[in-house]
Amino acid sequence: MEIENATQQRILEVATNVFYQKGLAGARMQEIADLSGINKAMLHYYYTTKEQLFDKVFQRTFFMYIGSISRLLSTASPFKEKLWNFIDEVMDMLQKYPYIPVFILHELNQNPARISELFSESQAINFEEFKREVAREVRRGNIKKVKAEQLFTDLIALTVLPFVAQPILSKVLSKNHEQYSQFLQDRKKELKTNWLENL
Amino acid sequence: MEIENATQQRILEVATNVFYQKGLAGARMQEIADLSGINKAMLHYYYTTKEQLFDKVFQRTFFMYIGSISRLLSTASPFKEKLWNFIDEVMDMLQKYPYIPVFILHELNQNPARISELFSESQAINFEEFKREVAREVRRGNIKKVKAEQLFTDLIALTVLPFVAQPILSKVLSKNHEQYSQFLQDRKKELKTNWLENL
DNA sequence: GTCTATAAAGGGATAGAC
DNA sequence: GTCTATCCCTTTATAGAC
Repeated sequence: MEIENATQQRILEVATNVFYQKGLAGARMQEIADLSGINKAMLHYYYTTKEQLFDKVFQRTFFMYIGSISRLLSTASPFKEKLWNFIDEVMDMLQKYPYIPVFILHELNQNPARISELFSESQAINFEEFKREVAREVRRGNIKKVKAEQLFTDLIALTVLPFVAQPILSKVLSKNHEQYSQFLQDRKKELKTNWLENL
Repeated sequence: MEIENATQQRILEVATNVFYQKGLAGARMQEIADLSGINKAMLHYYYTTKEQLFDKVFQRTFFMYIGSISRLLSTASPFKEKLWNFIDEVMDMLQKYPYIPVFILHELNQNPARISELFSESQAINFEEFKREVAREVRRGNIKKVKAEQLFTDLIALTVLPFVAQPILSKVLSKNHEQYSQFLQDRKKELKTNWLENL
Protein backbone atom coordinates (compact mmCIF):
# COMPACT_ATOMS: atom_id res chain seq x y z
CA MET A 1 0.00 0.00 0.00
CA GLU A 2 1.56 3.25 -1.10
CA ILE A 3 0.84 6.57 0.56
CA GLU A 4 -1.74 8.75 -1.14
CA ASN A 5 -1.92 12.49 -0.96
CA ALA A 6 -5.11 14.53 -0.85
CA THR A 7 -5.36 15.03 -4.61
CA GLN A 8 -4.94 11.35 -5.26
CA GLN A 9 -7.64 10.52 -2.78
CA ARG A 10 -10.04 13.03 -4.25
CA ILE A 11 -9.43 11.64 -7.73
CA LEU A 12 -10.08 8.13 -6.54
CA GLU A 13 -13.27 9.15 -4.81
CA VAL A 14 -14.55 11.02 -7.85
CA ALA A 15 -13.49 8.25 -10.23
CA THR A 16 -15.31 5.73 -8.09
CA ASN A 17 -18.57 7.60 -8.44
CA VAL A 18 -18.15 8.18 -12.15
CA PHE A 19 -17.23 4.56 -12.88
CA TYR A 20 -20.10 3.30 -10.70
CA GLN A 21 -22.61 5.22 -12.73
CA LYS A 22 -21.14 5.08 -16.24
CA GLY A 23 -18.94 2.01 -16.26
CA LEU A 24 -15.47 1.74 -17.73
CA ALA A 25 -16.54 2.34 -21.32
CA GLY A 26 -18.92 5.19 -20.54
CA ALA A 27 -16.72 7.12 -18.13
CA ARG A 28 -14.72 10.11 -19.39
CA MET A 29 -11.34 11.13 -18.05
CA GLN A 30 -12.34 14.72 -18.73
CA GLU A 31 -15.31 14.42 -16.39
CA ILE A 32 -13.24 12.81 -13.66
CA ALA A 33 -10.69 15.62 -13.99
CA ASP A 34 -13.38 18.32 -13.89
CA LEU A 35 -15.11 16.91 -10.84
CA SER A 36 -11.74 16.52 -9.12
CA GLY A 37 -10.94 20.17 -9.75
CA ILE A 38 -7.88 19.45 -11.88
CA ASN A 39 -7.17 19.08 -15.59
CA LYS A 40 -6.59 15.99 -17.66
CA ALA A 41 -2.80 16.30 -17.64
CA MET A 42 -2.84 16.28 -13.86
CA LEU A 43 -5.11 13.29 -13.82
CA HIS A 44 -2.72 11.36 -16.06
CA TYR A 45 0.12 12.43 -13.85
CA TYR A 46 -1.36 10.48 -10.96
CA TYR A 47 -2.95 7.64 -12.91
CA THR A 48 -1.18 7.04 -16.19
CA THR A 49 -4.03 5.30 -17.97
CA LYS A 50 -7.77 5.03 -17.64
CA GLU A 51 -7.49 1.27 -17.26
CA GLN A 52 -5.11 1.70 -14.36
CA LEU A 53 -7.47 4.06 -12.56
CA PHE A 54 -10.37 1.76 -13.24
CA ASP A 55 -8.54 -1.30 -11.96
CA LYS A 56 -7.83 0.45 -8.70
CA VAL A 57 -11.49 1.43 -8.30
CA PHE A 58 -12.71 -2.02 -9.23
CA GLN A 59 -10.39 -3.83 -6.88
CA ARG A 60 -11.14 -1.59 -3.93
CA THR A 61 -14.85 -1.97 -4.56
CA PHE A 62 -14.69 -5.70 -4.95
CA PHE A 63 -12.73 -6.19 -1.77
CA MET A 64 -14.93 -3.85 0.20
CA TYR A 65 -18.11 -5.49 -1.03
CA ILE A 66 -17.12 -9.13 -1.13
CA GLY A 67 -14.88 -8.64 1.86
CA SER A 68 -17.64 -7.37 4.08
CA ILE A 69 -19.96 -10.17 2.97
CA SER A 70 -17.21 -12.62 3.71
CA ARG A 71 -16.49 -11.17 7.13
CA LEU A 72 -20.15 -11.11 8.10
CA LEU A 73 -20.49 -14.79 7.27
CA SER A 74 -17.42 -15.94 9.11
CA THR A 75 -18.08 -14.45 12.53
CA ALA A 76 -18.41 -16.82 15.45
CA SER A 77 -21.95 -15.76 16.44
CA PRO A 78 -24.83 -18.24 16.49
CA PHE A 79 -26.19 -18.95 13.03
CA LYS A 80 -29.45 -17.02 13.06
CA GLU A 81 -27.87 -14.12 14.88
CA LYS A 82 -25.25 -14.02 12.17
CA LEU A 83 -27.86 -13.86 9.42
CA TRP A 84 -29.78 -11.19 11.35
CA ASN A 85 -26.61 -9.15 11.44
CA PHE A 86 -25.87 -9.84 7.80
CA ILE A 87 -29.21 -8.45 6.68
CA ASP A 88 -28.70 -5.26 8.67
CA GLU A 89 -25.13 -4.63 7.63
CA VAL A 90 -25.41 -5.49 3.97
CA MET A 91 -28.57 -3.47 3.47
CA ASP A 92 -27.05 -0.50 5.29
CA MET A 93 -23.99 -0.64 3.09
CA LEU A 94 -26.07 -0.87 -0.07
CA GLN A 95 -28.20 2.06 0.95
CA LYS A 96 -24.98 4.07 0.91
CA TYR A 97 -23.62 2.56 -2.30
CA PRO A 98 -26.57 1.26 -4.31
CA TYR A 99 -24.67 1.27 -7.61
CA ILE A 100 -22.07 -1.26 -6.51
CA PRO A 101 -23.73 -4.55 -7.45
CA VAL A 102 -24.78 -3.52 -10.97
CA PHE A 103 -21.36 -1.94 -11.47
CA ILE A 104 -19.54 -5.11 -10.52
CA LEU A 105 -21.83 -7.38 -12.50
CA HIS A 106 -21.77 -5.24 -15.61
CA GLU A 107 -18.00 -5.09 -15.61
CA LEU A 108 -17.66 -8.81 -14.92
CA ASN A 109 -19.82 -9.46 -17.98
CA GLN A 110 -17.35 -7.44 -20.08
CA ASN A 111 -14.34 -9.13 -18.64
CA PRO A 112 -15.09 -12.42 -16.88
CA ALA A 113 -11.39 -13.11 -16.41
CA ARG A 114 -11.19 -10.32 -13.84
CA ILE A 115 -13.01 -12.29 -11.19
CA SER A 116 -10.54 -15.17 -11.23
CA GLU A 117 -7.62 -12.87 -10.48
CA LEU A 118 -9.49 -11.17 -7.66
CA PHE A 119 -10.74 -14.34 -6.08
CA SER A 120 -7.33 -15.91 -5.97
CA GLU A 121 -5.78 -12.76 -4.48
CA SER A 122 -8.47 -12.29 -1.87
CA GLN A 123 -9.37 -14.53 0.98
CA ALA A 124 -12.59 -15.31 -0.90
CA ILE A 125 -15.84 -16.25 0.74
CA ASN A 126 -15.35 -19.49 2.59
CA PHE A 127 -18.37 -21.35 1.38
CA GLU A 128 -17.29 -24.74 2.70
CA GLU A 129 -17.41 -23.43 6.25
CA PHE A 130 -20.87 -21.97 5.66
CA LYS A 131 -21.98 -25.32 4.26
CA ARG A 132 -20.86 -27.19 7.36
CA GLU A 133 -22.62 -24.66 9.51
CA VAL A 134 -25.90 -25.06 7.67
CA ALA A 135 -25.67 -28.84 7.83
CA ARG A 136 -25.08 -28.63 11.57
CA GLU A 137 -28.05 -26.34 12.12
CA VAL A 138 -30.27 -28.67 10.11
CA ARG A 139 -29.04 -31.65 12.12
CA ARG A 140 -29.81 -29.88 15.37
CA GLY A 141 -33.29 -28.98 14.15
CA ASN A 142 -32.66 -25.24 14.38
CA ILE A 143 -33.65 -24.68 10.76
CA LYS A 144 -35.63 -26.65 8.20
CA LYS A 145 -33.86 -29.00 5.82
CA VAL A 146 -32.28 -26.96 3.06
CA LYS A 147 -29.20 -27.01 0.86
CA ALA A 148 -26.60 -24.44 1.84
CA GLU A 149 -26.24 -23.16 -1.72
CA GLN A 150 -29.95 -22.45 -1.97
CA LEU A 151 -30.04 -20.75 1.41
CA PHE A 152 -27.04 -18.63 0.53
CA THR A 153 -28.59 -17.61 -2.78
CA ASP A 154 -31.86 -16.73 -1.04
CA LEU A 155 -30.00 -14.57 1.45
CA ILE A 156 -28.13 -12.63 -1.21
CA ALA A 157 -31.17 -12.35 -3.45
CA LEU A 158 -33.56 -11.07 -0.80
CA THR A 159 -31.15 -8.44 0.50
CA VAL A 160 -29.38 -7.28 -2.66
CA LEU A 161 -32.03 -7.28 -5.37
CA PRO A 162 -34.17 -4.44 -3.97
CA PHE A 163 -31.16 -2.14 -4.48
CA VAL A 164 -30.14 -3.51 -7.83
CA ALA A 165 -33.66 -3.24 -9.23
CA GLN A 166 -34.59 0.05 -7.61
CA PRO A 167 -35.21 1.93 -10.89
CA ILE A 168 -37.84 -0.59 -11.97
CA LEU A 169 -39.28 -1.54 -8.59
CA SER A 170 -39.85 2.04 -7.51
CA LYS A 171 -41.79 2.56 -10.72
CA VAL A 172 -43.86 -0.62 -10.40
CA LEU A 173 -44.62 0.05 -6.76
CA SER A 174 -45.27 3.75 -7.46
CA LYS A 175 -42.85 5.01 -4.84
CA ASN A 176 -40.83 8.21 -4.90
CA HIS A 177 -37.35 8.35 -3.45
CA GLU A 178 -38.35 8.81 0.19
CA GLN A 179 -41.07 6.21 -0.03
CA TYR A 180 -38.63 3.74 -1.49
CA SER A 181 -36.17 4.36 1.33
CA GLN A 182 -38.97 3.65 3.77
CA PHE A 183 -39.80 0.50 1.85
CA LEU A 184 -36.20 -0.66 2.21
CA GLN A 185 -36.29 0.00 5.94
CA ASP A 186 -39.50 -1.98 6.27
CA ARG A 187 -37.97 -4.75 4.25
CA LYS A 188 -35.01 -5.04 6.54
CA LYS A 189 -37.35 -5.65 9.44
CA GLU A 190 -39.55 -7.94 7.37
CA LEU A 191 -36.62 -10.17 6.39
CA LYS A 192 -35.31 -10.38 9.93
CA THR A 193 -38.64 -11.36 11.39
CA ASN A 194 -40.67 -13.22 8.77
CA TRP A 195 -38.01 -14.79 6.59
CA LEU A 196 -35.35 -15.48 9.19
CA GLU A 197 -37.75 -16.80 11.80
CA ASN A 198 -39.37 -19.21 9.33
CA LEU A 199 -36.14 -20.83 8.24
CA MET B 1 -44.83 -1.27 -36.89
CA GLU B 2 -42.98 -0.99 -40.13
CA ILE B 3 -42.03 -3.99 -42.24
CA GLU B 4 -38.48 -5.23 -41.84
CA ASN B 5 -36.44 -7.05 -44.42
CA ALA B 6 -34.00 -9.84 -43.70
CA THR B 7 -30.96 -7.59 -43.41
CA GLN B 8 -32.70 -5.31 -40.97
CA GLN B 9 -33.71 -8.26 -38.84
CA ARG B 10 -30.22 -9.69 -38.84
CA ILE B 11 -28.79 -6.32 -37.80
CA LEU B 12 -31.27 -6.04 -34.97
CA GLU B 13 -30.51 -9.53 -33.74
CA VAL B 14 -26.75 -8.94 -33.82
CA ALA B 15 -27.07 -5.50 -32.26
CA THR B 16 -29.15 -6.98 -29.47
CA ASN B 17 -26.42 -9.42 -28.53
CA VAL B 18 -23.66 -6.83 -28.77
CA PHE B 19 -25.55 -4.26 -26.70
CA TYR B 20 -26.49 -6.91 -24.11
CA GLN B 21 -22.88 -7.75 -23.52
CA LYS B 22 -21.15 -4.40 -23.97
CA GLY B 23 -23.80 -1.81 -23.25
CA LEU B 24 -24.46 1.34 -25.24
CA ALA B 25 -21.12 2.98 -24.47
CA GLY B 26 -19.04 -0.16 -25.01
CA ALA B 27 -20.66 -1.38 -28.23
CA ARG B 28 -19.04 -0.60 -31.58
CA MET B 29 -20.93 -0.01 -34.80
CA GLN B 30 -18.04 -1.65 -36.62
CA GLU B 31 -18.52 -4.88 -34.68
CA ILE B 32 -22.25 -4.88 -35.30
CA ALA B 33 -21.64 -4.36 -39.01
CA ASP B 34 -19.02 -7.12 -39.15
CA LEU B 35 -21.18 -9.66 -37.34
CA SER B 36 -24.11 -8.73 -39.57
CA GLY B 37 -22.01 -9.38 -42.67
CA ILE B 38 -22.27 -5.83 -43.97
CA ASN B 39 -20.18 -2.68 -43.74
CA LYS B 40 -20.68 0.42 -41.63
CA ALA B 41 -22.21 2.49 -44.40
CA MET B 42 -24.88 -0.15 -44.88
CA LEU B 43 -25.53 -0.24 -41.16
CA HIS B 44 -26.08 3.50 -41.09
CA TYR B 45 -28.31 3.17 -44.10
CA TYR B 46 -30.76 1.11 -42.05
CA TYR B 47 -30.23 2.73 -38.65
CA THR B 48 -29.01 6.27 -38.99
CA THR B 49 -27.42 6.61 -35.57
CA LYS B 50 -26.15 4.31 -32.88
CA GLU B 51 -28.62 5.83 -30.42
CA GLN B 52 -31.48 4.99 -32.71
CA LEU B 53 -30.41 1.38 -33.05
CA PHE B 54 -29.89 1.15 -29.33
CA ASP B 55 -33.30 2.62 -28.56
CA LYS B 56 -34.95 0.01 -30.72
CA VAL B 57 -33.06 -2.80 -28.97
CA PHE B 58 -33.76 -1.41 -25.54
CA GLN B 59 -37.45 -0.92 -26.14
CA ARG B 60 -37.95 -4.38 -27.61
CA THR B 61 -36.06 -5.92 -24.71
CA PHE B 62 -37.92 -3.95 -22.11
CA PHE B 63 -41.30 -4.84 -23.54
CA MET B 64 -40.42 -8.49 -23.94
CA TYR B 65 -39.06 -8.75 -20.42
CA ILE B 66 -41.47 -6.56 -18.50
CA GLY B 67 -44.28 -7.61 -20.79
CA SER B 68 -43.90 -11.28 -20.05
CA ILE B 69 -43.66 -10.61 -16.32
CA SER B 70 -46.78 -8.53 -16.59
CA ARG B 71 -48.67 -11.16 -18.54
CA LEU B 72 -47.70 -13.93 -16.16
CA LEU B 73 -49.03 -11.96 -13.21
CA SER B 74 -52.34 -11.02 -14.78
CA THR B 75 -53.60 -14.44 -15.81
CA ALA B 76 -56.83 -15.66 -14.27
CA SER B 77 -55.35 -18.81 -12.68
CA PRO B 78 -55.51 -19.41 -8.93
CA PHE B 79 -52.88 -17.44 -7.05
CA LYS B 80 -50.36 -20.14 -6.14
CA GLU B 81 -50.71 -21.77 -9.51
CA LYS B 82 -49.91 -18.44 -11.07
CA LEU B 83 -46.74 -18.03 -9.01
CA TRP B 84 -45.75 -21.62 -9.81
CA ASN B 85 -46.07 -20.79 -13.47
CA PHE B 86 -44.24 -17.50 -13.04
CA ILE B 87 -41.20 -19.21 -11.54
CA ASP B 88 -41.02 -21.70 -14.41
CA GLU B 89 -41.52 -19.21 -17.21
CA VAL B 90 -39.32 -16.42 -15.94
CA MET B 91 -36.45 -18.73 -15.11
CA ASP B 92 -36.72 -20.45 -18.48
CA MET B 93 -36.63 -17.09 -20.24
CA LEU B 94 -33.61 -15.95 -18.24
CA GLN B 95 -31.75 -19.14 -18.95
CA LYS B 96 -32.05 -18.16 -22.62
CA TYR B 97 -31.23 -14.48 -22.11
CA PRO B 98 -29.24 -14.18 -18.89
CA TYR B 99 -27.77 -10.79 -19.84
CA ILE B 100 -31.11 -8.99 -19.97
CA PRO B 101 -31.53 -7.87 -16.36
CA VAL B 102 -28.03 -6.44 -15.93
CA PHE B 103 -28.30 -4.84 -19.35
CA ILE B 104 -31.55 -3.08 -18.47
CA LEU B 105 -30.41 -2.04 -15.02
CA HIS B 106 -27.05 -0.77 -16.19
CA GLU B 107 -28.62 1.34 -18.91
CA LEU B 108 -31.32 2.66 -16.59
CA ASN B 109 -28.59 3.85 -14.26
CA GLN B 110 -27.10 5.86 -17.14
CA ASN B 111 -30.38 7.31 -18.18
CA PRO B 112 -33.11 7.03 -15.56
CA ALA B 113 -35.47 9.12 -17.68
CA ARG B 114 -35.81 6.26 -20.13
CA ILE B 115 -37.98 4.22 -17.83
CA SER B 116 -40.64 6.88 -17.50
CA GLU B 117 -41.17 7.02 -21.24
CA LEU B 118 -41.38 3.26 -21.52
CA PHE B 119 -43.73 2.79 -18.61
CA SER B 120 -46.17 5.34 -19.88
CA GLU B 121 -46.14 3.80 -23.36
CA SER B 122 -46.53 0.25 -22.16
CA GLN B 123 -49.38 -1.32 -20.33
CA ALA B 124 -47.08 -1.51 -17.32
CA ILE B 125 -47.34 -4.09 -14.60
CA ASN B 126 -50.69 -3.72 -12.90
CA PHE B 127 -49.56 -3.78 -9.34
CA GLU B 128 -52.86 -2.63 -7.86
CA GLU B 129 -54.54 -5.76 -9.14
CA PHE B 130 -51.78 -7.94 -7.69
CA LYS B 131 -52.19 -6.13 -4.38
CA ARG B 132 -55.90 -6.87 -4.24
CA GLU B 133 -55.20 -10.49 -5.08
CA VAL B 134 -52.67 -10.87 -2.27
CA ALA B 135 -55.04 -9.22 0.21
CA ARG B 136 -57.77 -11.61 -0.82
CA GLU B 137 -55.55 -14.67 -0.43
CA VAL B 138 -54.47 -13.50 3.01
CA ARG B 139 -58.10 -12.95 4.02
CA ARG B 140 -59.02 -16.43 2.89
CA GLY B 141 -56.13 -17.91 4.82
CA ASN B 142 -54.45 -19.33 1.72
CA ILE B 143 -51.18 -17.57 2.49
CA LYS B 144 -49.62 -16.03 5.56
CA LYS B 145 -50.09 -12.35 6.30
CA VAL B 146 -47.71 -10.40 4.08
CA LYS B 147 -47.55 -7.07 2.27
CA ALA B 148 -47.96 -7.40 -1.48
CA GLU B 149 -44.90 -5.25 -2.20
CA GLN B 150 -42.70 -7.47 -0.07
CA LEU B 151 -44.06 -10.64 -1.64
CA PHE B 152 -43.58 -9.24 -5.13
CA THR B 153 -40.01 -8.23 -4.34
CA ASP B 154 -39.28 -11.66 -2.90
CA LEU B 155 -40.62 -13.31 -6.03
CA ILE B 156 -38.50 -11.22 -8.38
CA ALA B 157 -35.45 -11.48 -6.16
CA LEU B 158 -35.52 -15.24 -5.74
CA THR B 159 -36.01 -15.93 -9.43
CA VAL B 160 -33.94 -13.21 -11.09
CA LEU B 161 -30.87 -12.80 -8.90
CA PRO B 162 -29.29 -16.21 -9.59
CA PHE B 163 -28.98 -15.15 -13.23
CA VAL B 164 -27.85 -11.61 -12.55
CA ALA B 165 -25.18 -12.72 -10.11
CA GLN B 166 -24.03 -15.80 -11.98
CA PRO B 167 -20.40 -14.66 -12.46
CA ILE B 168 -19.92 -14.29 -8.72
CA LEU B 169 -22.17 -17.07 -7.47
CA SER B 170 -20.66 -19.70 -9.73
CA LYS B 171 -17.26 -18.75 -8.33
CA VAL B 172 -18.37 -18.77 -4.69
CA LEU B 173 -20.19 -22.07 -5.09
CA SER B 174 -17.32 -23.52 -7.15
CA LYS B 175 -19.52 -24.58 -10.04
CA ASN B 176 -18.57 -24.78 -13.70
CA HIS B 177 -21.07 -23.91 -16.42
CA GLU B 178 -22.89 -27.23 -16.51
CA GLN B 179 -23.01 -27.49 -12.75
CA TYR B 180 -24.46 -24.00 -12.53
CA SER B 181 -27.17 -24.90 -15.03
CA GLN B 182 -28.03 -27.86 -12.89
CA PHE B 183 -28.10 -25.63 -9.85
CA LEU B 184 -30.59 -23.34 -11.59
CA GLN B 185 -32.79 -26.31 -12.46
CA ASP B 186 -32.71 -27.49 -8.86
CA ARG B 187 -33.52 -24.01 -7.73
CA LYS B 188 -36.62 -23.84 -9.88
CA LYS B 189 -37.95 -26.95 -8.17
CA GLU B 190 -36.82 -25.73 -4.78
CA LEU B 191 -38.67 -22.43 -5.11
CA LYS B 192 -41.85 -24.10 -6.33
CA THR B 193 -41.94 -26.57 -3.48
CA ASN B 194 -40.27 -25.07 -0.43
CA TRP B 195 -40.82 -21.35 -0.91
CA LEU B 196 -44.18 -21.40 -2.61
CA GLU B 197 -45.68 -24.01 -0.32
CA ASN B 198 -44.61 -22.15 2.81
CA LEU B 199 -46.18 -18.85 1.84
C1' DG C 1 -29.03 -1.34 -51.92
C1' DT C 2 -24.12 -1.67 -51.56
C1' DC C 3 -19.66 -0.24 -51.57
C1' DT C 4 -14.99 2.93 -50.82
C1' DA C 5 -13.26 6.80 -49.07
C1' DT C 6 -13.30 10.41 -46.01
C1' DA C 7 -15.05 13.94 -43.08
C1' DA C 8 -15.76 15.37 -38.32
C1' DA C 9 -15.70 14.88 -33.55
C1' DG C 10 -14.38 12.73 -29.44
C1' DG C 11 -11.31 11.38 -26.12
C1' DG C 12 -6.97 9.19 -24.21
C1' DA C 13 -2.42 10.40 -23.62
C1' DT C 14 1.97 13.22 -23.74
C1' DA C 15 5.38 17.15 -24.52
C1' DG C 16 7.24 20.81 -22.50
C1' DA C 17 7.07 25.32 -20.12
C1' DC C 18 6.67 27.06 -15.49
C1' DG D 1 3.14 19.49 -9.00
C1' DT D 2 0.47 22.03 -12.28
C1' DC D 3 -0.75 23.99 -16.41
C1' DT D 4 -1.54 24.81 -21.94
C1' DA D 5 -1.29 23.05 -26.15
C1' DT D 6 -1.31 19.35 -29.04
C1' DC D 7 -0.79 14.74 -30.90
C1' DC D 8 -3.07 10.88 -32.71
C1' DC D 9 -5.95 7.06 -32.65
C1' DT D 10 -10.66 5.58 -32.47
C1' DT D 11 -15.27 5.82 -33.77
C1' DT D 12 -19.44 7.79 -35.53
C1' DA D 13 -21.42 9.41 -39.54
C1' DT D 14 -21.81 10.91 -44.41
C1' DA D 15 -20.60 11.83 -49.43
C1' DG D 16 -20.76 10.01 -53.64
C1' DA D 17 -19.75 6.38 -57.17
C1' DC D 18 -21.82 2.15 -58.92
